[in-house]
Amino acid sequence: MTGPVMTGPVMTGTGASSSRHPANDAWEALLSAHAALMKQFAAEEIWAEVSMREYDVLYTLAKCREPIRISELHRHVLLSQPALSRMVDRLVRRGLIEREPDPADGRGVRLSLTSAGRAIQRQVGRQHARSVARDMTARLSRSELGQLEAICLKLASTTANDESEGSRQ
Amino acid sequence: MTGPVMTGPVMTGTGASSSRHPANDAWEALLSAHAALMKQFAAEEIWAEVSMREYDVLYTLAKCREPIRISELHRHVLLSQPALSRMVDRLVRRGLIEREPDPADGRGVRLSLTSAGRAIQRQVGRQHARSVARDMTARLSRSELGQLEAICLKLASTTANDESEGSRQ
DNA sequence: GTTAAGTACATGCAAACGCATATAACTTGC
DNA sequence: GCAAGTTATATGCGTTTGCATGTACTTAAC
Repeated sequence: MTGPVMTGPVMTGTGASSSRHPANDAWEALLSAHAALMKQFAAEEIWAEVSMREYDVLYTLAKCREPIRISELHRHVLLSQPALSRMVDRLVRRGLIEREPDPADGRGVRLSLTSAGRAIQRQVGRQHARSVARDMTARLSRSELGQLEAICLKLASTTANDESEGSRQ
Repeated sequence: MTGPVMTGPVMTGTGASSSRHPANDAWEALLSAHAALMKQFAAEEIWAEVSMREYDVLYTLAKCREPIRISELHRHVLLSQPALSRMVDRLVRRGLIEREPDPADGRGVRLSLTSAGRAIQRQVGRQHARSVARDMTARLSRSELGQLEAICLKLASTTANDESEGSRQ
């Protein structure tokens, strides 16, 4: 396996046995679940060709019908822009994705999977999806899975709005 | 790897609504929520003294009433053992944690926060906890927070120690 | 007690990361 | 059209990561 794994979790709270606010408990539980599952998936023997982070990029590209910008990709991946730029570089050199100038914007790049990249994404994705389904259904009922998805989608949406600004409190 | 998401305008605007199994949709949503919130928290200006990953270590230590082993710490943190070993090394050099030999096991080390480390953990933790509470409650109701915590705790529990491994062949 | 196997942590090294900054192209105000 | 500001991506550089492996200690087998 190459370099699976791990984007840092961060715990919350002040260190007391239990946080005061239910939001902090929920976040901490989410981090624990994320870390636990990530470790389990990383232990699978399917990451020889691409690391989990690279797979994430391939997967995101696979979901797009048309080429996308690096900046768009960046919105979905937990990496700094320079790190993503270089990962794209490596994947291009390995022949898994294609980078072409954007005709509409000279600064931009348009990324898409090559057929080799798509093949690897599919192959790894099929196996990985099986692991995910196995591990998740082993712990959660169907309705819990539905609840989890709905709640997490709520959490994921609307993220980029609140930036600096004083919403002090 | 992060979850590919479906939030952008360019992304999967239509078809490809879902994976085959609800477990995969739930996992993808969890990854999206994790990435979105992590980015938002990382953008806070409270990480000057310690990075989020370092804070995670300090927080884990703060939760323990007695010194713990690196291997124990490793169970809670999404880092490789060598990376964690070195992070501990840095935190010791910075005077935030203490490393003493384990009297019961000559191979092991016992880690604990120094008072400086505890002070920083508390200070950062207080601010971070506020951000977490603000961002989570902005999107979820109290009952949703409770559901999320319960479901994630289920995911984190057995998932962590389950070592199915297998399926090599 | 001696050897073999296992566990806990550390270290060498190349790869990958983040931050700051550079470069190039688009946009705006005049 | 041109300077000034903004956006999209790339690059320099020091730091951190993971993998492979080393070292030290413990446990099991004989």
